[in-house]
Amino acid sequence: MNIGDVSRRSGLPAKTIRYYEEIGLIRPDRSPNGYRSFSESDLHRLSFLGRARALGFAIEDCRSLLALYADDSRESGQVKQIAQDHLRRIDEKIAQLQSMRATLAHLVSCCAGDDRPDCPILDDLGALQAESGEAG
Amino acid sequence: MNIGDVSRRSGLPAKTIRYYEEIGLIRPDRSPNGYRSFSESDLHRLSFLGRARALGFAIEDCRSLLALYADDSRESGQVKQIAQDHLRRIDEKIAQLQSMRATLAHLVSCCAGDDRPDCPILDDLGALQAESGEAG
DNA sequence: CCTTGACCCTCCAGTTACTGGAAGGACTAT
DNA sequence: ATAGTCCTTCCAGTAACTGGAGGGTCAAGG
Repeated sequence: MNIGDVSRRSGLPAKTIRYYEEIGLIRPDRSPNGYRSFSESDLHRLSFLGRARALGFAIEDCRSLLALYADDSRESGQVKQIAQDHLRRIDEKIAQLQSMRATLAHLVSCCAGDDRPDCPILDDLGALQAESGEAG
Repeated sequence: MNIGDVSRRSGLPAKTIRYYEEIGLIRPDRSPNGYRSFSESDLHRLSFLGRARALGFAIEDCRSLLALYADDSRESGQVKQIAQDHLRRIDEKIAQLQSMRATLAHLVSCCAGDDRPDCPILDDLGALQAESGEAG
């Protein structure tokens, strides 16, 4: 298969596939004409990568997961560890975004959003910091 | 004030403050010795930036917000528009993360996480795609 | 044989918002 | 003079691609 074929079948852009080769996630053969020549197994790896990335795993996590996937003597505990760490990071990100969201939604709801200059959003952003703590 | 002072008072790293100057968000004076010399107004802008960034606004949004903040004839509608767009992007991100989270949490809960190789997480990532669509 | 068009190649630059570090000048205290 | 802290600029790196230039390859049609 040429790169266009695996691109269509994996759903990954050709650019991304070349990038994955560059960083060593896949090692497709080469045809005599210099084109990359992908096997079903390469395609399988790419699909794996596509899914792992869709779940938000970092590239380096994907590398580890691929290695574990290929390792018949792996311990599922190692996989679970990676997934749980990632889950925790996702939870942190969600919490942070929800906190932003709450503040922002409040500010938005306070703003008339008309043609007058008064704006609680800017007021809040520009408010002087309350400096807590006495002389040092 | 030198950069160390505004760094402490704004909570922004000195590196970040230099970066903000480089991209034109602030224009501190210079002392004869070449040091940046920050006014209270510079500090105010930096605090504004720190808050806006903490709410997740992109740098270019911050630039627009600062301009509106300085513009007495602004319309609050412009500010609200920026904030609402940002809110929508945050909501999209949260939704995406929650979707990832759901899938991932399910997979994690299915994985024994012991010393045996069987792993539903890897099984899922490596599962063959169901190809929908007939011959072409 | 030539052309057209789709496909492929490599290499370089840009994205976002910083962050780290090297190399060196300035200022303060002793 | 010296040590230590602060400041300067400049360069490189981060994460994971993405866009584009410049050019080779291949299959179909005339």
